[in-house]
Amino acid sequence: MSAVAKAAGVSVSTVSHVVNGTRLVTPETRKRVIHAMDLLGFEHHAAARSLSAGSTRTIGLALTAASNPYWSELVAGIDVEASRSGLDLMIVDTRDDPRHEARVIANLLAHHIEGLVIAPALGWRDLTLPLLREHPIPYVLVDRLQDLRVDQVGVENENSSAALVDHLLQLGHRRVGMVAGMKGLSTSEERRAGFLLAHRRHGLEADPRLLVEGLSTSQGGRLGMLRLLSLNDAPTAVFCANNNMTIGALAALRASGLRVPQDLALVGFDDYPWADLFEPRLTTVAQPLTAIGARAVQLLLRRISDPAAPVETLRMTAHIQHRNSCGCSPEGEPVLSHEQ
Amino acid sequence: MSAVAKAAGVSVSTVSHVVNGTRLVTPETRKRVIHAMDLLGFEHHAAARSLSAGSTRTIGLALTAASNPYWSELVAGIDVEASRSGLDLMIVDTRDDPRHEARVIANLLAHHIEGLVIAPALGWRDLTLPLLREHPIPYVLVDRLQDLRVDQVGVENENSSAALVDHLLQLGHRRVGMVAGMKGLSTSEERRAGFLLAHRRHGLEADPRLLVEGLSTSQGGRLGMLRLLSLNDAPTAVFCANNNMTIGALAALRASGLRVPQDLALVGFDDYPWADLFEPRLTTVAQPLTAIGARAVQLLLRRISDPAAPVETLRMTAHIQHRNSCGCSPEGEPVLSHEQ
DNA sequence: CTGTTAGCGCCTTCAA
DNA sequence: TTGAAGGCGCTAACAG
Repeated sequence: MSAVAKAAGVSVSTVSHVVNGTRLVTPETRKRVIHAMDLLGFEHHAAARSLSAGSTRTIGLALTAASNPYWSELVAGIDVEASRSGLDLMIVDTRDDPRHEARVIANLLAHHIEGLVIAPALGWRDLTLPLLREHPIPYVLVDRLQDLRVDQVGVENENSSAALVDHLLQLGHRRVGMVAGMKGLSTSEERRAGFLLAHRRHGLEADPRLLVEGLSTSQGGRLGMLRLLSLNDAPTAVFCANNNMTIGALAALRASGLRVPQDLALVGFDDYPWADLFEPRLTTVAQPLTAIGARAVQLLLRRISDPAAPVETLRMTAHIQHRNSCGCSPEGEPVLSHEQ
Repeated sequence: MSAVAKAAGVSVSTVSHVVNGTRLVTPETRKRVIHAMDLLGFEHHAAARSLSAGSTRTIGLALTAASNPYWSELVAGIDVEASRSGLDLMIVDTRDDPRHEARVIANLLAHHIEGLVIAPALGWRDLTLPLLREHPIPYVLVDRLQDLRVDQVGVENENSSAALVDHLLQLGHRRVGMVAGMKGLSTSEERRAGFLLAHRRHGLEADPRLLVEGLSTSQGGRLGMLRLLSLNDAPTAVFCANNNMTIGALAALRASGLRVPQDLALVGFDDYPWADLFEPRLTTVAQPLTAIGARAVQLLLRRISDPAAPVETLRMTAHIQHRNSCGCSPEGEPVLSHEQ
């Protein structure tokens, strides 16, 4: 930078200011500086700036498992919104393991990121939350919302689950099962609540035996579905509370030789990029992940610029992606009716 | 750090050396320093170290589109291998756009990353390659290998494509079509070569009309398949050269009311996390992506430590994930035979 | 509108 | 085995 200054016949401070646009510079000198810069191939040294200015212009993103395509859209939303604000993004994978999570986040902190978007792992409160608390770093939670006064953005789990189950009940199903997610996850609890809410709305009481544990994994979904099928009064329709479990449930159905939706209607939370090509074509709740990502960054920026701003919890509305695993035609016309 | 030094009654330089283990320190003083460190909650300022030492302990990863689940496994492989070596990973999305690619990579360079793993976008040679050339930064290419003397790791495209097409020919198919990838991509060319190779091995000549362009996209795959179906002597089996095109081809088949494998056998390059749940269950070439990621990092580390090391191009062998879209039973037993 | 200068927090040569 | 001190490249008062 001093070389540029010399070449342009100005001081380093002027160069710094044209680089950052932080104070008025005569158009003419600015031009000289810029010319000198690309003459010498000047490059901004991010670390030096960060050291000096105390700001890295980088935000972190901690995800539970990059291996779930579920995040792709979210990452895209965050990426676009961050780069729009001139922020770099540093993505880390927590492996959904609290210890690893704390480790990689400590790492992010050592990099002096200016904010953090985090999809908390189960058990994050033991290590990560304290870490975050003892550091003055703004952060916002996504996906698995917490019962805490922190900024967070997720989806309307309860209402959209209820709407999906409503649909099954309206089709005439009277024994609707649910493969629920890992206990303790807010998303699991909320979706479970939606399942129950739909029943109440129809003046029904859900049979507790039809509500099984699926651990949020595809393996859990498989076992959960098998359990439901083994009941002597098995459900005629099933709601799976996340994408992995839906996969597992489908595998179980296939192994049992049951057809969807002829033998059993199946719907799930979370949409897939290729949902149209599964057989059956799955009716799902599709989250607005891009929007969630974008809003998360916006919340983060607001928190960064105004640490005293009121805490916000955003719940985006999801929509039902209507296909035919629920027993409707692709157009949404009921094709089969299941009456007891 | 100076605070730690004072607390421990030593100089900052000693503190620095115990932090980095860069010179001998009496066990006793070391203990005092360490004690002082966690007493004061000392934290290494990465930017300062980087400024002073000129090393950031961070590598970059530039991918064409985080939105393709295809990369998940690769990222996992890279992440694990990098963290094993104490390196941080900074992931950016090039959007498969040469201009955006150059932009985000310049960004990475401004961060003074120590190395870069890149899945080059089509057209990367115009902007990115020059950028990389004028910077003394080690990098390794993954996936789309180039005809350049640079470190790179990918998969055996030609042989594995040939093996897959071999399989179709062995089943008795005599008119095998191919939906090929975007021209100019090395992966496309190699897979195309594999298709031709298989025919030669069987003493056959591939009908050029059966080799259509699919642009590497699902839309292209759809159109390519439609073109094949419109031929008056349409193929009885088709090989799609990547996951997106297979998806598109499947959509075209569904729209045309054709069943796989009964009416047409279909196989594709690239496996899917959920391939078992597509209908039909797709027979594919599955790349060892985790291993590719790990090897890429190893290559990068070697290049970093020894800039003069011989350039390497690694081709990992893929395996055929045998399901039933090829017209075999799940166990691999031919169930149908297509003879002209 | 522009220049001077004191650090940011750490590493590392040089000297003891 | 340890200290002292200069400097990495840049920013941001402060002064002109």
